[in-house]
Amino acid sequence: MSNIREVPKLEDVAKAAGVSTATVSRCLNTPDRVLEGTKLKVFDAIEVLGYTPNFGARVMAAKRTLTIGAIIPTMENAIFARGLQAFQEELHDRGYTLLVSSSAYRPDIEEEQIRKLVTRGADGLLLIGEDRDNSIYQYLKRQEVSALIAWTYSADAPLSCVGFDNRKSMQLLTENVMAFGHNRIGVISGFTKGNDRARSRMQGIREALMSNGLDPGELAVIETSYEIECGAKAFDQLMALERPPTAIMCGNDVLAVGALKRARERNINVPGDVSITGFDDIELARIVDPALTTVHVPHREMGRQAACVLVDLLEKNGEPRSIELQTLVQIRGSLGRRKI
Amino acid sequence: MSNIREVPKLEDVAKAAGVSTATVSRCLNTPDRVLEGTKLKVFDAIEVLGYTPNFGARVMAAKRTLTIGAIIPTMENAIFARGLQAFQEELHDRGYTLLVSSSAYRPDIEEEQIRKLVTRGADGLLLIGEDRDNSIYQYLKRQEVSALIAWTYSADAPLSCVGFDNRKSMQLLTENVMAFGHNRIGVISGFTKGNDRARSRMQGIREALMSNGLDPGELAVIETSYEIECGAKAFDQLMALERPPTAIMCGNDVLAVGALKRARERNINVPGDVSITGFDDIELARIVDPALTTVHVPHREMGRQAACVLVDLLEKNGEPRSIELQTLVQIRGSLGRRKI
DNA sequence: GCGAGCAATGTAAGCGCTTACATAATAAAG
DNA sequence: CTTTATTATGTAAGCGCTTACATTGCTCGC
Repeated sequence: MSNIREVPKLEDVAKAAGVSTATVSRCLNTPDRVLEGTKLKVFDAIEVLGYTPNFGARVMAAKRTLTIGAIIPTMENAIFARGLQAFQEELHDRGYTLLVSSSAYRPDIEEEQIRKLVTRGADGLLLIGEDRDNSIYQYLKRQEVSALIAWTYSADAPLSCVGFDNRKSMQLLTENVMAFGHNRIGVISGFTKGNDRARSRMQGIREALMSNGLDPGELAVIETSYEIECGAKAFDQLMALERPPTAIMCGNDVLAVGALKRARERNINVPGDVSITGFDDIELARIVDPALTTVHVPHREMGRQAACVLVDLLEKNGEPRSIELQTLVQIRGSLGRRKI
Repeated sequence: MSNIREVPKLEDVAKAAGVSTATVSRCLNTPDRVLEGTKLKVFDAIEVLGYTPNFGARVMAAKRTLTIGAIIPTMENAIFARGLQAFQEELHDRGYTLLVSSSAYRPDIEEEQIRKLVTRGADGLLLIGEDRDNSIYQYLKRQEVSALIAWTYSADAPLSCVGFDNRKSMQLLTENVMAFGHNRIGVISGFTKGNDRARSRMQGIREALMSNGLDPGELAVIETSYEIECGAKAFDQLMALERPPTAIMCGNDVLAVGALKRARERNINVPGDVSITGFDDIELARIVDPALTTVHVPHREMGRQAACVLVDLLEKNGEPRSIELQTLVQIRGSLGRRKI
């Protein structure tokens, strides 16, 4: 067929090596079922012809793409970057390629992206958090696409999880904040709608307050989007209250850095006048001055494990398997003893 | 064929709508060649059956995947994040999906990733910088994969570029530094081997020195990898010199932030005792105290334009088209007048 | 009113691989 | 030495689309 100078196909390799197309295919996919001598001939021919398997044909015949999709809220800040990088590295080691989309924290965009990646033939999907319409989970099941939830660990999530307990982590951090004498706490949270991580963290704070006999109803809470400038603005709002908080707990490090920045601009001393805490422990947390008290999340480990679990899931067709990773409260300079 | 409850295929849609498979395919791919009434019937059938085209089959028949690959040095720091995000958004708007890999700044890994993404059927590729083995460019040409270089603009690059002039930008920044009275300058550069951006920036510094009658041979230069800790370490080395520099210019903001951090730890005043500059103007640059003097790079614009050019390239089979974006020197607190 | 020209649709031939099944060759068992 | 199990390889049937080409039914100009 392809007698002239064309991209060589499997058939050409077979002809050159003097074997059948099936044998060439087996050399590529199940090499242990082929005799050593035959393999040698075949790989020689492949080398000589410069053959590369045609992706589309392979996908169509084998019904899998060796591709994994990830949909993350954003690539712009560092929150997901490190985990995603580790995820990609591990996938690569296992022969998979990573398809990436971002949803800008919007459920509608996320859904669109999920459908798109599935249509594009992703064998599996990495999703952030568990909070999404049930119809999406049904869709994934119907399409027989394995999916995994990261950044959240929840025993009764609709899919396997590789993540951590956002509520417990924040609760622990709050206990620490209170141990420094703070009982008038302000909170700068990410939007909780459609974001179980933000919601769990809020709940962690409330539970810590309650178990110390404080009324969570008195908590000053501002919800905003995860941007530095928004953190700064929210800081202003909290400090403008009649009785401003002595400690401000933020939904993540990005918000906390925004608050810290504004405090510096306004010459409000941290932690002298007000303490500030974050969540995630991204690199930024240790660069700002004072360094951020925050919750350390093992991002790389999470990304790596997520890749392992997801690949196992779809290769071994294994049952759901979840992994809960441990976080660690990191006390640094931005948290200080309450004055008076 | 698929009489039972199966994933519906194009043939099923055709049957349900009472048309041929070709017509259904045309409704999907070239809708203007189909009568309005026919289209209605077909889309109805698609809706009812919940049909989604099979990716593999489509790729095989149409010989394109509507997928673009990007290989960036790293996802971990913010340098490429914003541009990549914009790139992805624009691709999405144009119906393409993004495949992402990272090379850890290593040419061998980059080459492997390039081949992998091509094998995976990427229609086009986004590459960072132009500095790579010529055999790779030949490979891309042979495979007929369109590729684009970003983060670098060079008139004689082997491919279309969407980027900026690293040399000129750094030269301009250096002029500014010298205008503040500095003539003993230290440099913390990224590794220049295999990295034309790092090399061009160095060259920009040297040229600025020369055109001001200074000897670039006296420049204290340390090459290191783009990590905060490495910037800190290099700062120590430069300050340990017999005659330490009065200004330290860094290859990017990450290195600069590292240097700044170490200065603070050592109680060395910036810019009082030493000035520090960066490159890129990532968010970080405005968060640190003092804020970084740096070169502003229009990352989002670059990512967006790169997507436009690349898609045009492979859809219109257009000739190479390059875009040079302008940078802007941002003078901020980390650069001060030389003492004495 | 007829043939040219055009628009809408249908027919069917691939696209390049994987894999179930058939076959051949060899080893193990009786 | 035959029978059976086992292993290595070959044969060929799809996988579900796209698209070149064929066909049909119009509209129009003269």
